[in-house]
Formats: sequence, structure tokens, C-alpha cells
Amino acid sequence: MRILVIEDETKVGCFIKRALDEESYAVDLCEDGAKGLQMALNTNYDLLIVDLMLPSLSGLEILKGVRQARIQTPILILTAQSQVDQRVKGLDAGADDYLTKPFAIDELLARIRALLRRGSTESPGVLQIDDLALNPATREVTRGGQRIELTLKEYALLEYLMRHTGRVLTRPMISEHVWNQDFDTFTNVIDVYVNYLRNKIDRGRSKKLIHTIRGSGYMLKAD
Amino acid sequence: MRILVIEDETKVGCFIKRALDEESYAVDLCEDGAKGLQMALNTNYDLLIVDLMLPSLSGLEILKGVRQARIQTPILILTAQSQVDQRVKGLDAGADDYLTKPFAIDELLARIRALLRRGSTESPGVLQIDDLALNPATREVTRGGQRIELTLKEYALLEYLMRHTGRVLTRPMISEHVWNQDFDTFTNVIDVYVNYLRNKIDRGRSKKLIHTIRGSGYMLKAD
DNA sequence: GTCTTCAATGACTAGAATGCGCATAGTTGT
DNA sequence: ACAACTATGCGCATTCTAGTCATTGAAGAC
Repeated sequence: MRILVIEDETKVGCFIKRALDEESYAVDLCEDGAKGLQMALNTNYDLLIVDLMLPSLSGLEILKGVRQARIQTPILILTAQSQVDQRVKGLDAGADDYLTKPFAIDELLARIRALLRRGSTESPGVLQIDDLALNPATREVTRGGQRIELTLKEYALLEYLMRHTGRVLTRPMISEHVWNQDFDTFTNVIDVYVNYLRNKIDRGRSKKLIHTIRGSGYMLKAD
Repeated sequence: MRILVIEDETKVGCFIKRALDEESYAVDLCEDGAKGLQMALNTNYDLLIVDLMLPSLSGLEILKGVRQARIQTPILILTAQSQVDQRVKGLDAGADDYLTKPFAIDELLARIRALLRRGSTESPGVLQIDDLALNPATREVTRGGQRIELTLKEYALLEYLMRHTGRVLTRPMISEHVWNQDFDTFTNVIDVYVNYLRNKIDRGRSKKLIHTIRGSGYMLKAD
């Protein structure tokens, strides 16, 4: 998960970065508003944390810039206690959440989890569909409480499927996210790996979770 | 927009209800936790506002109950200033946002706008005509709540029809969009597939949705 | 007007052709 | 030895062709 922090106060910025690093997020820190907007537009972040009070470019303008570019990335804004009207404006300009300084680091982390969770539709921490559970932190996968061993690629594929439960995932989509490359029509790797996963996850169970949508792709779904 | 407020303090509850009424939201107020959960499960609200400190059932349990029922409705929780760990738990349990009491009514309204806006952008797609619904994200088609299985071409054709409801669609137009090729007069694929669709969608129903415009083409229409 | 006729258009069906997805075996690379 | 990928053939759902049957509506007879 990649996070961009735009915050001019070096002390606060470093404090946040350290805390996020510890939670093993990939963090970029930027102390300048204009440069920060550029980065937000160019890189595909999963979350933006923006201070509303910045020197070169106000946080509000960054917000508007990002939303005008139709980028849906969740944005959390930081404000001083006094700036009530500022954060109202911020929320109306497309921010998803705010935090008033000074804040407890636990609270920041909780809100980040909430925002990241919202983007995809899974539960906090472990992903769960029916009796199948995947814990991204430990890379542990279980079904019905029973441990399932997966290879790297199998795991990556399953995580992608679980993060988009109930949606049809086309081969190009899967290829892009799991193999990060353009889709080559003349290979059937995806089919093969779906087959591997089926053997380990659905084989012998009455309730199948991996469904094929003929002509389109695959879908993970409980019923 | 329909909002459910679960708040035991009559004064606060009425205060919120009045403010939301003024913004012309449809507001239900409930002072009991257990009853509130029932209402949340039975009615399709656009937003829930839940006080964490409730008598019969804690707000946290309501949260969990709603999320366990796989209801994705955005939830905003209300907490006292002191309960930092409570709201962390709340966010982790699936709440989308929180507000500490006492709060400015403007701020509540801003957060509600933010939450409602988010919901609408997440599910842009469900196409609906009469009791026929098509969800492009999941490729799910239902009529009167009943699931209908379609093949790829059938689905593509129906999606095209639904995206142009009430307009006459000629065979060349359909061919171009669904078969992406120039129209070949010497084939009757389109007629055949319209027939397939009719069997699955209109057959046995009093209200027909697929109409043929003799000499021109076809049209999807409710009446 | 109203019937009849008839050609054009669309509805429907059976079955042939296609090509998708599955499985498994084989190959490469670490 | 194991993971990652390629190659291949088979079964079958899907797609399409081709043919027959039904419906429509306009022209002509009365």
C-alpha cells in the first residue's frame, strides 16, 4: 500500500512517516504543495495525507486539483484545532476524512485502515470470504480453519481475487495486477494458476468459491 | 436520501433530526439499540448515524451486526470526547467516519455530504428498467429480484439495449456495438439473439420489455 | 368499407461449427 | 526439488447458419 504525505512541518512529517514505515506501508514524504500535487497526479497512490496549511499551494487547492483529475484516491486532511470552517470546506472539496493536530498516532493509523479498507470492500486486516481467510500480514491462508500452503504466484492471485470479491475479473485485469505486464493472448498461465488454486481451495468442498464467467473471466464469490 | 439515527439522548437525537429534516433528508430516529439494529437490517438506508454509548445494545454491536449482514451502508458514529479507543475500535469494526460530541451541526452536515457522495460514486453502474436490473460490475442480471443467467453475447446485447432504453435500435447499430463489425444483411444472428433474450427475460411475464419496431429494429421500453 | 391475397418481415428451431476453458504433461529456470 | 510457465488435446457451452413457420400490413377485388 502506497501513501503520499504532504506536510511542510518537517517534525510532523517525519513522525508520520516513521509510524507508517513501521506498519510497512510504502511512504513518500513531500514538504512542498506544488510538488506534492504533481506527485499525486503522476503516481498511483492508495492514500493521500495532506496538511491544509502549506506554503506554496494550499491543501485545498491540492484537493481540488486531484479531484479535478478524476482521481478517486482517498484523501485525509490534517488541520489545526481552530480551523473548523477549513475542514468543512475540505470535506466538501472531496476529502474523505480529516484529523486535527495534535493527534494520537493510533488514531491516525485507525483512520488510515478505515480509508484503505473502504477502497476495496474487505474486512479489516484479514480478508475473509465464507470460511476462506487470508491474512496479508502473515501471508497465511486458511479454509475452514485448515491451513493452506500457496506459492508466491498462487498467493498473489488469491489476494487479488479476494480484494475484489463478487466482481468479474477479466484476464487482462488479472494479468496487470498479478503479473504486472500487458496481457499476452497466447498464454494460458492465468488459467493454469486458477486451476492450481481450485485444487487447493475448492477441490473436495461442496461450496465452490472460484467461479468462471465464460467469455469474461473469473469471480470469487460465496454463493 | 434516507438516514437512520440511533441515539438515546432525546435532546441530541431531536437536534440532529431537526437539522437533517431542514436539509430535506428522510430521517428515522430510534432511541433503542436493539430496535435500531432491526431497523437498519430491514430498511434500506443510505446512511446510519449511531451513538456508541447506548443502553440496550452498544453501538459497536450494532456496527458488527450490520456489517455481518453484508450491508455496506456508510456508518457515522458519535462518541464522547474522551472515548478515543472506542472510536478506534469503531473504525476498525467497519464504521466509515466518526464525530465527537459536542459537534457543530455544520460539521455533521459536511460529513454526511461526504459520505453520501462517496456511496454514489462507488456504484455508478446498475442499469434498471422496470423490475429488470443489470449490474455491469458483477455482470449480474435480475428481473423481479430473480437471477437470470446470460451468455456473453446475450449479456452484451442486453447491456446495449439497456443503455439506450426507449430508443429504436436498428440492426446495423446493434451489429456495430455488440458484434463490432459491419452489418451483413445475409445473417439473422441478431434476430436469433433477441429471441434468446426474450425467452429469458420476457417469456411468461405480463409486462414485455423487448419490443420489435417492424421495418426498423428493436427497442427496450417499460411500457 | 371489408375481405382476400400475398409478399415482406420477423419468430422460432435444430443442428453444425467454433472456440473457450480445463486438465495434464512437458519444459525451463532457480 | 520446486515454482513458473508452455504446449496440447479434449469436451462442451456458446455462437451461428440455415431453414421453416408465423405475423404483419398494403394492394386489389368486390
